[in-house]
Amino acid sequence: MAGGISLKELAAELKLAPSTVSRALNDSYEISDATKKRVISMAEKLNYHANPFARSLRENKSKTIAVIIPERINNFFAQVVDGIEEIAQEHGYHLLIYNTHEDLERERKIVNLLLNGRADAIVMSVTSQTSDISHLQKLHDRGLPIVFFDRIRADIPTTKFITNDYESAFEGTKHLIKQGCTKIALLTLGKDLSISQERQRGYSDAILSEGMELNPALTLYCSHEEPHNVKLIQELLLSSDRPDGILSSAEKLAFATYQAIKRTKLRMPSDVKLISFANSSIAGLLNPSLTTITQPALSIGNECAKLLIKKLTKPKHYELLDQVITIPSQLTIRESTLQE
Amino acid sequence: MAGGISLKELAAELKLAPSTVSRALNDSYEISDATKKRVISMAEKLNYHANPFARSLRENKSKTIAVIIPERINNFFAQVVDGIEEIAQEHGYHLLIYNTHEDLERERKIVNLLLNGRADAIVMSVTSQTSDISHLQKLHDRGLPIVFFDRIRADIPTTKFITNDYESAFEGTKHLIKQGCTKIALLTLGKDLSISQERQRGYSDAILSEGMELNPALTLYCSHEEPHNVKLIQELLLSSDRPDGILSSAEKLAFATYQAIKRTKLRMPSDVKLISFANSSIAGLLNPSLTTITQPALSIGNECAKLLIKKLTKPKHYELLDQVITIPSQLTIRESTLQE
DNA sequence: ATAAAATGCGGAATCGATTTCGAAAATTTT
DNA sequence: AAAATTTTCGAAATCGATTCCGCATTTTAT
Repeated sequence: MAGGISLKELAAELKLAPSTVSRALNDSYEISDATKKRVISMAEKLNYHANPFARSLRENKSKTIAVIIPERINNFFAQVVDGIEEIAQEHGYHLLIYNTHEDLERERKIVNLLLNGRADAIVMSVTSQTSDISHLQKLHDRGLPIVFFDRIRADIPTTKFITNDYESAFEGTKHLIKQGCTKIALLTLGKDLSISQERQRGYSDAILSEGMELNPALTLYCSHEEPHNVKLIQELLLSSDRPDGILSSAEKLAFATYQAIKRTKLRMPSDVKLISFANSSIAGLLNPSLTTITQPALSIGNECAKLLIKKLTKPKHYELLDQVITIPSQLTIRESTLQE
Repeated sequence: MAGGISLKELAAELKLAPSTVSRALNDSYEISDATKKRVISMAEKLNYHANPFARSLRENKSKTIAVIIPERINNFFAQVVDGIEEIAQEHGYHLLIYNTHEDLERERKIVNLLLNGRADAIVMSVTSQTSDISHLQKLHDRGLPIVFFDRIRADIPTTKFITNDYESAFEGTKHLIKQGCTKIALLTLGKDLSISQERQRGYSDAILSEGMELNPALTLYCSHEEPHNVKLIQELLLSSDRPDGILSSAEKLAFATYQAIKRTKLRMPSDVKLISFANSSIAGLLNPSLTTITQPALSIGNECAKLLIKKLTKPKHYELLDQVITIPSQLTIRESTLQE
């Protein structure tokens, strides 16, 4: 607005045509080295910066990737975004970031906002409420490259990045069993969520594979409100179905469990053992320290960005195939599942 | 790219001039209700979406605010961004978010990227290394509205939002003294940082006001590497200057302190009491639970965005005055400073 | 030395939406 | 019924950078 001269003004100053200046700045072979140097030095002197919107309009691309996440105050999502940004920055891409706050209505609005081409591509993880996907379908139909991660939707034919939710839950549950647990509870979020289903399947299969019984009362469908979850977990811990092991499928549910346990007279890990999907570095600081399944958040972000940028820069050579790419999580055993 | 028709095509379909269609869609008084309805319904039918770059080019504004933070995996900054986004969304603004990773060189690059007008305004918190500010000066000179929060630079004449760092540190230190501490350490980050200086001043004044002595060995300048900080704190705890109270000016330094204490034979709070600036909800979960000074992150974000949007929409009526606006933090006493 | 090709640059159209200027058409006023 | 408005809309310029097309001038080939 205030500062900033245009290409035309720069050209006038140099007594050259705008087309020549443009080519010089873009290092075109049609321009002699002498004038290139002259143009570049004058551009620096006058502090010229190309208007990104004129360029976007002309080239029909914005050098911008939109990222849609359901929560910002969440180590996993924050790390994924860091991973995306790392690659994006290397390639001169900017990041528009949107938080849906786990609200489907907000997700719809944001997605509709992106229908106009403001971003060249989208990386997203859906809300735990997302059942109807017409808004996502519309995005995909429009030809906008989109990849999903973690919370994916199988019904949109594109590439998705996840961790090995099934195996991790399976392994985590097995670990609890090996530590002597016989009544294992599962804390989960939305039923419609891809990852919830996978983790639940892993949990169930592990229990069945050991010849143990599945007790539906031991699966807790939690919400996004901390106090409510704490109460729910507390009730479970005081019920006749009291579990001696808990597999939590989200970091915040593990925190709620610490709270709930604190309110009962139970001791961790002697009375109840806990393992959780988690990405926070404080897992080791909790008392007892928390056994975790850590998702490869940074890598997931990296891969999402790499794939999209390939697709954007060489659209002929790369397709967003309808496939799910899995990057394994890591199990870190700490005190919360220690056998005493 | 693929989908999407232009205004001209929409106009042709309607057998109207592009100008008319534009006005109809923008609800101009010059267009009859009848044609407005006709245009709008056809626009919906054909799924028309205005090209944001054409509009930005013409109107010389992007409806975008850039946010620059030094860390993404940090509850304080994440909350501030949530606060900014809340207001921005209400007004149809988009957020370009950049993480400098506490790296001055990266900060410079990002700031230079914004020199071309891609964003209408900037909200930022500088890195702990930022001493030279010529890059920020350039931004400001260019007339780009910019506000700082938390980590501010007094030498750029614009509005800054902070919390009452001096008073909070003063009060926090007083609290430790009241709990019986006689040798209080301060954990701090960059020396050049505005907030560090304020907090240090509050810490010092509190100690002096009680007639106690300041011991320079009790001020620890920490880095951004967790292991290094843990080692540093551990050494302090084992030295002859062993403190019985610690004021930490960042959440992660508090976590490092928990680690360090765990490695010594010391007990918290009996041997050492700890109070920290922190915004994470897990403070209450730690063992012992952590006494915190919580910054009003969401409000800070809200206010930054409100002010900028006022400035952007009514530039004549609002100026970004060279002033510092303070929003108070809140002290929450927990077990880590309990007297036994 | 003349034809052919390559080099270096300018003119003008283009991307898509907004807006100024102006002109019909419809309405109201006298 | 003629004049003055008001309503409603169209033509064309504009924002700034890119690029197709064209035209000199210089270099290379024959």
